[in-house]
Amino acid sequence: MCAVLKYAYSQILVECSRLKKITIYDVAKKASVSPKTVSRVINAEQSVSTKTKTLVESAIAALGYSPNTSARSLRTKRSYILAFLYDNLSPAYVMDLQVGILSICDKAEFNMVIRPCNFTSETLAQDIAALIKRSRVDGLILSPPISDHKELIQYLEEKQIDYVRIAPINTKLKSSYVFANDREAAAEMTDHLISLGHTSIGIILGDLSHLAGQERLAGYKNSLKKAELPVNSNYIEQGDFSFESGESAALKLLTQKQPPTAIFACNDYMAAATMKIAHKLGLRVPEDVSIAGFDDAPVSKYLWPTLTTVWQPVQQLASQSADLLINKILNQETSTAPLELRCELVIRESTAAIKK
Amino acid sequence: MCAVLKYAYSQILVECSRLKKITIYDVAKKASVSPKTVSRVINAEQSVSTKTKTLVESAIAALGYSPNTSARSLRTKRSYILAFLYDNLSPAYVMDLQVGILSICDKAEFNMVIRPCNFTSETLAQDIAALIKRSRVDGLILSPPISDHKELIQYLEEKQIDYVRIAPINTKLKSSYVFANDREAAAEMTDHLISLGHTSIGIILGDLSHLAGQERLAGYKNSLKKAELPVNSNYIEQGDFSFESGESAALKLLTQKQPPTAIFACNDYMAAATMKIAHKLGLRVPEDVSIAGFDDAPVSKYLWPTLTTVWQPVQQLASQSADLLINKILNQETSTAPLELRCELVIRESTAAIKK
DNA sequence: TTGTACGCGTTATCAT
DNA sequence: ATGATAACGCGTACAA
Repeated sequence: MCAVLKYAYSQILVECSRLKKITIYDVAKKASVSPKTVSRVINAEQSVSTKTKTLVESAIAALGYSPNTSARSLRTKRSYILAFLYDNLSPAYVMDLQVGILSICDKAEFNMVIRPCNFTSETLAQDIAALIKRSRVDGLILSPPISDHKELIQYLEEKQIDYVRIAPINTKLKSSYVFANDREAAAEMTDHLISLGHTSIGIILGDLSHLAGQERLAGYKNSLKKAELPVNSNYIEQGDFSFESGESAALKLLTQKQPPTAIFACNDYMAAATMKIAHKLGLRVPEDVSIAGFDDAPVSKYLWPTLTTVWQPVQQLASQSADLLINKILNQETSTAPLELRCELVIRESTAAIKK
Repeated sequence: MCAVLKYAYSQILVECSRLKKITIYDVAKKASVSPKTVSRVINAEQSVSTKTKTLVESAIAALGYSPNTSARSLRTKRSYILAFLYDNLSPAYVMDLQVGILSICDKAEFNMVIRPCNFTSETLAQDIAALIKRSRVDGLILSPPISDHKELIQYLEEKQIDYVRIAPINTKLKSSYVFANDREAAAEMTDHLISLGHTSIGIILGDLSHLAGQERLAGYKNSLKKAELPVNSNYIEQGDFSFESGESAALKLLTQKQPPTAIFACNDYMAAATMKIAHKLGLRVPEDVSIAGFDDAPVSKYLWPTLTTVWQPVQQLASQSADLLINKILNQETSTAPLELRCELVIRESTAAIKK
């Protein structure tokens, strides 16, 4: 076959694959109804008799029809796209959130666009405004710390753009949100350490501009008070959820005259850092010092010893958010009650009874 | 204000925000040209005088116009969406790939949809076919091991759907692909260990159905041969890139009569597992045994000692893929030459000169 | 170089 | 319960 013919042939094939345009007219013809009726069936409108409904449905199945999103969007002024905004969370955490959102998007026939953000960027609100405009996003899911980005939220409120927040600090807005019971879980973890006989329990705090950072500290304090143990400020070190901040905090905690016998790091990265420092100082874990984390990140299983930590319902948080958001978009539902999901303790090797 | 009025008012606001419809007609009016001319400017067509072009451009800027994707898609039969398929890679790796693709999508005004897959699923090809149909994606980026999923690729070829592959094994297809120089990098890592005086160097293999798995083994062997060291089958253990497989492989290697003095694990998870086993066996790293990984995963910095590993140009692989794909889609460009990107050794604490 | 008329596939409006 | 017609905003074909 000569080159020219070959090219022409390939173009025909391209055209053929593109031309596979089954529209609602084809379905209507096959089912002997009007296009509008097909549309009614697709959109599950009420006023369709059961008979015609099944008729149309079988025609759709027979032709393998699926609606053209562009046409639908053009008409309805909806994109069927929601945006997921995140900043600086651990990769595994972000992936879990993505999976949770996707699971709902698939059911609802929405698409998700993801958007890594920089919370400290001056232009964040503008950047997102541009995203919304360009991609014509129907709604947004905000994860911490963006859940509390004032300028962005003000913009969304002004423009009446739907959004749902994951674990926000400011809960006075009318937009709905979901969160985990970090406070209780942190208290449970502290209870766990106390039950092992520890009375000197250090904590490495996370970033307090995250709700999780605040709540985990609150849970720690609650537990100590309940057990009538003092809250010793020497045992409280500020971190920011990063490994590096964990290193310096752990160093301060463990090089005191009377170091704590157990350390609760507010996430697994800081716990990993604590373990490293302990090893460097020649301390055995958990014989000399117990270490606990939070998040159940992959690294918690890769450390030696494996890390006692808290599992969070991350995928569930995300899927619930997506569910709320899509309901808002489609049904103009107003604010719904905040949704609280439960964490679970994961006891591994890094915590043990205190050495007598 | 009574409730009904309040509701009506809110609806008006909603309408107002929705009605913010600046179209090419508005731009055309402002610039005193025809809509078609505006379209020409937007699409950078040639036949527009510089004068009218700048005129239109300033009108666009003044009105803050951006084209309606749905209308454009409906007309051009393009979605301006590309899909990114991945399965079971490490979260940090996937996030890097996403960021790389996004960076190009932003420039080209494309959207990305992500799709976690299960390579072993019977219905993978069908699922992706459904995705393509529903979301009307213009093209796909396949990451390992999906890069070599025969059924899926056959489908894409048949339907003439554009795709680009990252690190595929089968390179005989005409579709373009990008890859990293894993083989050379693995050889360099082995060279590094040899230069430290090691002659008994174990390797924990990755999944050989990934190109990376094959290439890293090849590099290891090449390096040994170059140094005229024997390839000892006792020192080669099969793994599958998972932490667990690393544990059992490391155990086998390190409990031999004459264990290797250095172990090259084909990724960081397996290296982390090796470190754990070494610790458990009472071996010091790197004094008793050197350990090296591959990927420069976050965990490599969180271990103690920190892990010597290989950094891969993951974001670059992704952005190059996206670039190739978008060019294919927009310009009907045919296959381009394979693109090879370079890895880099990252020497940290887990490798050291052999103990005399 | 620039403009006019039409159609992409769907849903909304209004009618029956 | 169902159908006819118009319109969403853009790009193509064709004309000027």
